Amino acid sequence: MSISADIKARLLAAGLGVTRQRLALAELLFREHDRHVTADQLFAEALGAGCDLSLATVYNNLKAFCDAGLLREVVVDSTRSYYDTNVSRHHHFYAEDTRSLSDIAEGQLVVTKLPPAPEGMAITGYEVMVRLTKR
Amino acid sequence: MSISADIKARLLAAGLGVTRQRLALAELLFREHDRHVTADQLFAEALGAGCDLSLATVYNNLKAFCDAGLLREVVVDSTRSYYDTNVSRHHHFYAEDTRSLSDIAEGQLVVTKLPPAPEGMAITGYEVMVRLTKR
DNA sequence: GTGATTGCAAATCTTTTGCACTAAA
DNA sequence: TTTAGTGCAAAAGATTTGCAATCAC
Repeated sequence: MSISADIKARLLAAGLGVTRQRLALAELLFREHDRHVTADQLFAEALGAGCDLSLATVYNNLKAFCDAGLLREVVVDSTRSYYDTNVSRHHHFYAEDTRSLSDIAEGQLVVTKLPPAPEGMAITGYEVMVRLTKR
Repeated sequence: MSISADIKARLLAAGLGVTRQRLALAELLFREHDRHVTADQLFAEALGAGCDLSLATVYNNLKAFCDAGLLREVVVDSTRSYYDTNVSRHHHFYAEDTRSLSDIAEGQLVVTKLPPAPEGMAITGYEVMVRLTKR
């Protein structure tokens, strides 16, 4: 099965139609694992790869991928959103200098004690951000 | 020493001039511990308290307080910034329903293992966000 | 007086939206 | 054909900024 066919299958399985623009974005995103992109970066990349699309379409599709569970939004910088192609639970490094995210491998970070949820609330998950600077 | 005099002293100690607007904001922020506010909320509160100032001044001062180490920015929602009056290292609950932050008390959450910093980088800190929903 | 601070309005930046148009099945 | 998806440009929100006026010391 070609990469393209594989990605088409993933889109269909997620209930998303296959369009030229969406397929191009999905190929850029899912060809590698563990990509962390902003809308802007992905837009520039798509244009660079010769795909003709609009920024609005990039935003629409990032949201569609998130809703479909193919992508996860990571909040770390109040001025922009990052999207992570690794949707399994894991934590991140954030390099403030370059404003770039990277994954922390499974088992490299351990939280042994979680607080009790406040009255009437339930914990839905937790994320750890480890901040980095150049040494 | 009055509350106001105490706060004036804190501003001066932080290298900030004491103006009517700045003092009013500082009093709203630092009267209680562990406040978590957005620029908008603080602006509304200041107006409600009868202080005449502009939203730009609120933003300018939130930034000034952060730079002076009196306040800490907490990133949890990509559409707005939260400011925390507790500048010591601690972690947060975030209730998605109400978009509100609260502190996790010291010792209630324990991270036992941190990953090694990537080559050439140094870890400057880490934060844990525990997400909540209504049960 | 003099430099820091403020207010205002305009600018910026990211993201969303309305709507007419296009393309996929 | 029919409906989902796209492009555009405009709108929306949050935040910043330039600059003249004002305030604290």
